[in-house]
Amino acid sequence: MATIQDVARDAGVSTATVSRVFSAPELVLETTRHKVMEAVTRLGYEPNFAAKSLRTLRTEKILVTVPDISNPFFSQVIRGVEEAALAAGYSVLLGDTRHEETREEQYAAMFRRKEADGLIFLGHRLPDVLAEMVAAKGPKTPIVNGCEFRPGLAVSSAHIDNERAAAEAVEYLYELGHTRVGAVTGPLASPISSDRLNGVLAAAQRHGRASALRIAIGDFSIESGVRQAGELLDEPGRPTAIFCFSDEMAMGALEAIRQRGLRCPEDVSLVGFDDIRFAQYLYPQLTTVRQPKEQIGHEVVRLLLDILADRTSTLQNVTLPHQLVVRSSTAPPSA
Amino acid sequence: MATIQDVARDAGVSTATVSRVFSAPELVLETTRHKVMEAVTRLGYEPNFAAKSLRTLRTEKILVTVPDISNPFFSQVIRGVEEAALAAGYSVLLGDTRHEETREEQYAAMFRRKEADGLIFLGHRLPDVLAEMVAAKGPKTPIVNGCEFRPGLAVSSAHIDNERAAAEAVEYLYELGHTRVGAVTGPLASPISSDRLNGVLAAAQRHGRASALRIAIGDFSIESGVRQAGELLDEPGRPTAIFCFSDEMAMGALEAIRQRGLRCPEDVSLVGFDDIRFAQYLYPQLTTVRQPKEQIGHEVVRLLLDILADRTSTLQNVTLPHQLVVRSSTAPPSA
DNA sequence: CGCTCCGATGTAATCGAAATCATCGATAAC
DNA sequence: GTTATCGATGATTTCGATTACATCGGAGCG
Repeated sequence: MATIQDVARDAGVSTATVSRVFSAPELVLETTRHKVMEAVTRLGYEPNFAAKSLRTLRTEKILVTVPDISNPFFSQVIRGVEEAALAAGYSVLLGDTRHEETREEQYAAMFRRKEADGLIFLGHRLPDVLAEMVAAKGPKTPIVNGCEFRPGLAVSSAHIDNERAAAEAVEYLYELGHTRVGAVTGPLASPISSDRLNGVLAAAQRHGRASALRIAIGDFSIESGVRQAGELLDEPGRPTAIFCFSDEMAMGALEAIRQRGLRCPEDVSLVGFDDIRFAQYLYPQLTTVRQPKEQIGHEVVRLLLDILADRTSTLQNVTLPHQLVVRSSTAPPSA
Repeated sequence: MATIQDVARDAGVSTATVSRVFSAPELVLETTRHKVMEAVTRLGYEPNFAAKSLRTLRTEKILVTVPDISNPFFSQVIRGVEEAALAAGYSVLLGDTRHEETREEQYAAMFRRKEADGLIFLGHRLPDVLAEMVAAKGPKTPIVNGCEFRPGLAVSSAHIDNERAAAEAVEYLYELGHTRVGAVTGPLASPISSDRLNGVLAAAQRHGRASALRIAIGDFSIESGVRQAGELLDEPGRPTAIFCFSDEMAMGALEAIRQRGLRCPEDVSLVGFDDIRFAQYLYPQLTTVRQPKEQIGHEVVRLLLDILADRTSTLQNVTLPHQLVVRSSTAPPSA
């Protein structure tokens, strides 16, 4: 591949001029610019990224780590990230951590090696090396958290109000007349789960139904939905409504309901979380809490770009709107 | 962030020695290695990626472009890619092209700027600049195609035998006793669709049912499944079985079937394609053609690494096994 | 004893572009 | 007419690591 030297020689100018044609064309005479561009196309020149990056100390890349890309919720968020990043001239380095700490650390090392200008993590853990970095550099550290919010991490973030969203979901169930409600959570280590659980508990208490509330702990996967919802359904005093902390688990719950010869919503109402693309095409169409997935992606990029452009000096924790989308998987309990 | 110079000074050695500690530790005396490592941890040093990359002309990155990551089929393939890449010490740069040519070209430019050592594209188009590159460098160009196979592109690839897979799917329907079969394809510009369509046509002909075959052209999205399957269902002489070229379109078709008060499989049998994670949790559980998604990801990385390591000099087009997975969405036509 | 060889380490060139500073001709100002 | 100014361009340093080559002390050998 041709270098800037080749172009300079071919065009009969210095490398500085060639460089300027790309980064500050207004400083270069129209005619020379033409000469240079001709040489560029003739030689098929593209500026070498590593060289540019070394000199400028910028990569124009954003590293995004996600617990599981094959999860449609995350892939929608990433889509938003990718879109906003591209619009700002950044590209996305993707890291699938598979919920594994070692992988999170590998990607943390990449970030420290300056393979990306900023880091967006969609999980709830921040590897130690990065936590140190945050402690040292404060709110100007180009690290942003998406979907989750853990105040102790001291990074900016964009997310919904998980506690309120979950509370609204079960409140809706109580208002329909359900009294025995079950909830299938995600791993409680993540705020996304514990916050939602708090919301569920608070709502149950407000309605005086705390003692009839049943909790099962899942891991957001379809399979855990089948299993945990199944256990709830098999207990004496079967719940008439189940709230799953993800749509995938709700899909699993639907399966568990069918396996037991029960019907949704006649026998068991079901509420999911996220509103992934598939939720409205399930049978019955799933009532769920919509998260503004692409918007979270956009917002998280905006926060990061603000830090990178030095436009901000304080932490920002942005709460985006959620919405309970009522479809056909919920109904009043049958008499 | 500390540089190699800082470490060298702090450890009282030359930069060459520090560098060797990382890239060829066996050349360095145990004691000096220790001294250096202490300085490294003391200063929190990580080698600067751009500098290393400039010198070695390698990035240890693979650029992967995909038409749509929010599609669970692709996100599973990417998972396989990511896994295999990471195992080989490469990381993944993700490009969501959204089926748009301009984005494909943007990513092509990134590749030419040497932001990645290799390119895996999961679509069916190769931007001109890259086609030229392939023409110039031949089979040693580090570009590999996944999922699709278009001989004219002259790049290695990993994919299933789409024609045979599709033929088997409809043959299964004919064997069940269906005579009026409909198919919802993807955009015919991509080999993945045209190959499958050829398989469908051939199977119909073999069974003497070509004249009763109905084709509708979708775009792999759920919504197009609803629409196109709906049109097939509304035609006079309604098909008793529909074969969709993706599971997502099959989900849409299920919806279309329900909207018309029909039942699957009693009134209409349904076959999908891909076997995404959700296929077996639909109602009814979807009969579909399984693609070895993660395996395609692994294979495509293997092909690329072979090229990068100069272990190969000929094109390889690998055909991976598919499998018709029969579930509950198909049945003999009712009398 | 002197020479070669080798292991360990240092010196310095190098990768390709960006950016600072220097240069040069022309114009404007006094 | 001399000089400050400015626009366009060139010369050169710089970014931070890798690596070919140089160096040096000590072991091995005849």
